[in-house]
Parts: sequence; C-alpha cells; structure tokens
Amino acid sequence: MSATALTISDRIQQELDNLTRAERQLAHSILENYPASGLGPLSSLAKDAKVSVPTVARMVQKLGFKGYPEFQAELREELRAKVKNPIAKHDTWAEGAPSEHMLNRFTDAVIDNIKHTLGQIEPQAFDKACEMVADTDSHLYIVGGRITHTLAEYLYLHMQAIRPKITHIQSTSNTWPHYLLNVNKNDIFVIFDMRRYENNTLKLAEIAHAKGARLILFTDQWRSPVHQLAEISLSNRIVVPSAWDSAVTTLLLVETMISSVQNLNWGDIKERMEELEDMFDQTKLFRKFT
Amino acid sequence: MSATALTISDRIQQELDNLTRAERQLAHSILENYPASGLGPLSSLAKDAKVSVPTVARMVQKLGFKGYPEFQAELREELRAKVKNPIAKHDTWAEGAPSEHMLNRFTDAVIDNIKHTLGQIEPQAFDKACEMVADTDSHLYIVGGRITHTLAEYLYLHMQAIRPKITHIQSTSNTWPHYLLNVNKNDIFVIFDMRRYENNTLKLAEIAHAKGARLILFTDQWRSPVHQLAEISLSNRIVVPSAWDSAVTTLLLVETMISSVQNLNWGDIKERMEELEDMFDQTKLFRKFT
DNA sequence: AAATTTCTGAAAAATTTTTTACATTTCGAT
DNA sequence: ATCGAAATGTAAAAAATTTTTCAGAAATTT
Repeated sequence: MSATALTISDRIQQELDNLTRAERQLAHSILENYPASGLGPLSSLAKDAKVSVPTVARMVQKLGFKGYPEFQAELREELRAKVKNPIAKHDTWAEGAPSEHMLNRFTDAVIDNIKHTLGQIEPQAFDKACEMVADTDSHLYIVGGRITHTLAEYLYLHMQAIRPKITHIQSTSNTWPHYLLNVNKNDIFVIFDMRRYENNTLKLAEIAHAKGARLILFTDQWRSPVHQLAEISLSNRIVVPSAWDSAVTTLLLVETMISSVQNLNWGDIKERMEELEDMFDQTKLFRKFT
Repeated sequence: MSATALTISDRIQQELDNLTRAERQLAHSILENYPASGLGPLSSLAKDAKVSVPTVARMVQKLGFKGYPEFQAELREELRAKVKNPIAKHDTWAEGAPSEHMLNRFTDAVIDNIKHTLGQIEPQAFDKACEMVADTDSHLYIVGGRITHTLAEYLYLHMQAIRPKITHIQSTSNTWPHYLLNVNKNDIFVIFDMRRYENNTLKLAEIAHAKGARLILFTDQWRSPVHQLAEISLSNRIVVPSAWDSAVTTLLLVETMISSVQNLNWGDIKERMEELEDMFDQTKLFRKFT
C-alpha cells in the first residue's frame, strides 16, 4: 500500500461521520462490494448508490484524492498488494484479528451451527409450522423460559404486526396457569425450550397438549422432553466456545419464520403494519429515519 | 460471471497459442498482476505491456468482448463474485428445499450480514468494549428499545452470572429517568439502537453521557444518532428478505462479547455461576439434564 | 528474393467519462 | 414561520479514454 497504511475502506469508515447523507449512502454502496464497485466508471457508481454524479466526485475529493481517476488508481494499487501478499488472511472473519481471536472462533462455531441445523431441518415441517403460525382462526401462544423468553418475546413482537390473537407466556412466571384457562382445541403453541430444560415449560406443554392444542417446539439438538408432545420440533445446534449456549441459530429460524408467515398472509399485514407505524409515529417514540 | 463459467484469466491462457507476438506479450502482462492491471485505463495497460493501444483493443475483441469497457465490466464482476464467496458458501443450506425457499434465501442473507459486519469491525474496539463491560468497578447499565430490549435482556441475563452491579433499562418505559439518578461518572452503558432509531434512547444516552458515563453502542450500518456520544460503536448489517430487519448478527456479537467478558474475569465467574446454579436448582426451576 | 499476407503502431475521430458551473432543494437556526 | 447556509442534483463544458483508420513493418509463402 502507498504512503498511508490505511486502505480506502478504512478511510471511508473513518470519515463516515464527516460525510453528508448522500455521501454516506454512497459510502455504504462502495463498501457493499468493495473494491469492485469503485473500479467501474464514476457514473455507474453513482447510479448504484442512487446519488448524483457530482456527489461521487465531491466525496472522492473529501477523502483526499485529486479526482476520481486517482481514487481508482489507489484502489487498484490496493488490490495489487492484496493479491500479491501470500499471507492473505482470507480465512478469518474479522480481518484485523488473528484467527484465535474470540470474534473469529465464535463466528466459526456459529456458522457451523447454522450449517448443521439447516442441513438437518425438514423444509416440509418448517413450512407446516409457518402455516400453523399464520392461521388466524386459532389463537397463538408463544412460550419461553428463563433465557428463551427473550426469543419468545422477539417472535411475539413481530407477530403483533402480522396477526391478531397472540399471547406471550413466560413459563417461569407464576401467572401462566391463568392463560391456559382460555385455551381451545387446535390453538397453536410455539414453545422454546433449550437445555437445561425447564420443568415449568414441560408442565405447561402437557396441559396445553391435553387441551387439544397443537405444539411447535424450538429446542436444541438433544431435544427438550416437550418434543414428544409437539407436532413439529425444530432442533438447533447451539455449541459455541463459551460457558453458555448460542441462540443465534434459533433466532435465525425465528426470523425466517416471521418472514415466511408474513408472505403467507401479506394482504392483511400491509394494513396492520401501516396502522401500527402510524400509532408509533403518533406517540413520537421514533424519529424519522434520515 | 456470465454464461461461460471460465474466468478471463482462463480464457487468456486458453487462447495463448492463437495470439500474435505483441498480444502474447500483453497477455502475460495482464496475468502478471491479475486482475488489477486490467482494471485501469486501456492506455496504461498498453504502456505496461509495452505494446500499442490498438493491440490491446484488438486482443480484447479476440477474447470475445465487444470492447475494452465490456472486458473490464466482466473483470469487475469476477472480482465481485470472488470477494463474495471466500468463506462458507453453500449452494443450499436446507438441502431438502430449493434455493428459492425462504430458509435458503434468508440464511444466505444472514451469512452475508455476518461477513460484512465482522469484516468491518475493529477488533481493538471490540476488545475495549469487552474490557469496559468486564470492569466491575463501575455499574453496568444495559439499554434497549422497543424491539431491541430483547437483545438487551439477553445480555443482561448472562451478565447476571458474570458480574454484579448491572441494571437493565427499557428506554420505552417511563421509569427510566429514575434509574439515571444514580448514575456515576465512568459507569458503563451498553445501548442498543437500531433503525428506526428511538427518541427516548437518544435522550437517555444524552443524559447518561452528560453525567460522565461511557457508552457502548450496538447499532445498524447506518448508525443511530447515539453513536456521536458513544465511545465505541458496533455497527451491524441487518438486511434480509423480509419486511423487518435481522438481529442475528447483533446477537452473534452480543454472545461473543459475553464469552469474551467471561474469559476476562474467569476467577470470579466460576464461583458466581456455581452459586447461581445452586439457587436455580433449589427452586427446582430446571430439571437435571439427562 | 519478391510478393503477399498479417501484424503493429501513430494519429485522428468518436465516444465516454469526469469535472465544473449553476439552480434547486433541504435543513437548521433564529 | 422565515431566513440563510449547506447539500444535492441537472446540465453543459472539459478532459480523458476508446475506437477507427491507415500506413509502415514483420513474417510467411511462392
């Protein structure tokens, strides 16, 4: 690399604060697939980033280059150096850190978990689960335990925008028996139970099952005992270099489920979402996105 | 890559015999530091290879391109694909499902998010954040918003086992001003703020900052306005094929942070964990893992 | 060795790309 | 709500790059 040891990518990130809205938009577009995007003509870059041509020219100058061609020349020089360098540490996730760094070790483990979990999942079962969750004829109960109630709540929060008739139950709370009073046959339960499996959750599942409810279970690879009652079980690999287990894979499945369910009853959702957004706007909880 | 699966480099080598003297000279120059050399202006390439400008134009046509710009475009496309691929590229994640299935599409996007996020993170900043969170001299506040309070709680639950003096604040609750009364200089705040950024969170951050607290921010790639107050900002890519954003990458970072912090003050933790386990066992919340 | 074909490069023409100038919009402060 | 400053985009000018044309050089064939 030339005089400065910093890559253009670094410099852009460093300057990110000093950039204006359109320029930041452009910056992200450059980083999106770096460095390829910056090596094309200025006008293509502008088009990709949906900013005007002069905006690109101005930002490039802001980064300290005399003009776009000079900017490109340095990008190419960077690329030359990178390809030339045999110690291309391309096998790490966080490039600035050695492979033994926790960031890299942990990410490796998580990717591995994802690979295994997705590899073993039955798409039909997953689709079936999504259909069940999407069905607004029955009430939807979402159940989590001591740790997993965070995942349950995450699912609950998004389902709120998608469909009515949902309840979030925390199995560790002593109020859950009340909720079960109203359970009808064919109501849907989404239950999270990871090791160490919770007694309360099992009991809750048993009662729900006895009442004729249909159970969907998110669990780990060793499976919570609830799985014997569940119509559909989704097992996740959760091992990471830590004293605790990872919930990343489970969250991935949860989010995928949210997205699928949303697609299943899109018509209704659009309205609901707009309504919801309006309400949040009115309470001024959020700032407008700039 | 276009119709042919061959790279330009392959094609050049294949054609090598059908090329004339000057063209061969040029070919070797291109391959010399591929692909950087081909991404500059035609005239530079000609100069480097010590051939004339039309020679380059002619050879590029011989390789089957309409003109030099088209040749460059494909080089860039190659580069794009190459950079995108290097780690963990599965054709399909859920093998029983077509690649258009939501499970595969969503996972692709998430892996991509992880790649980008980790690629742009500064390990030093991350380590610093972990140290700050591990420091038991100051009180640790964990703050989340409407959706992100689930992540905040996840962090909180694990930190409970690792260190004392922690508080989970939900910025959307109206009780948070009370908590801030007790904030001392150098207390640590871990704040979650993803788009759409929340006004309450910003206000809370401002007050905490004014009181001399040190802020660690988990945000998205566009960065919450809180980042101007934060000592350390960790930006996450969050785009997925859904109407909502993904929290998977953020959870990954949170878990990695938990694991790192645990390593930092391992001595203390062991005792705390055992104590905690005992307590949970006594309340019989959990069944023994069989 | 001459003739023919093919290859190569200089220079002009055509095209594209970059830069500059200026009008419009947006944003923040009063 | 109004003003002024900063930011952004449109469009034209300037600069560069690419393509074409054509003449001379090298190689090949007769």
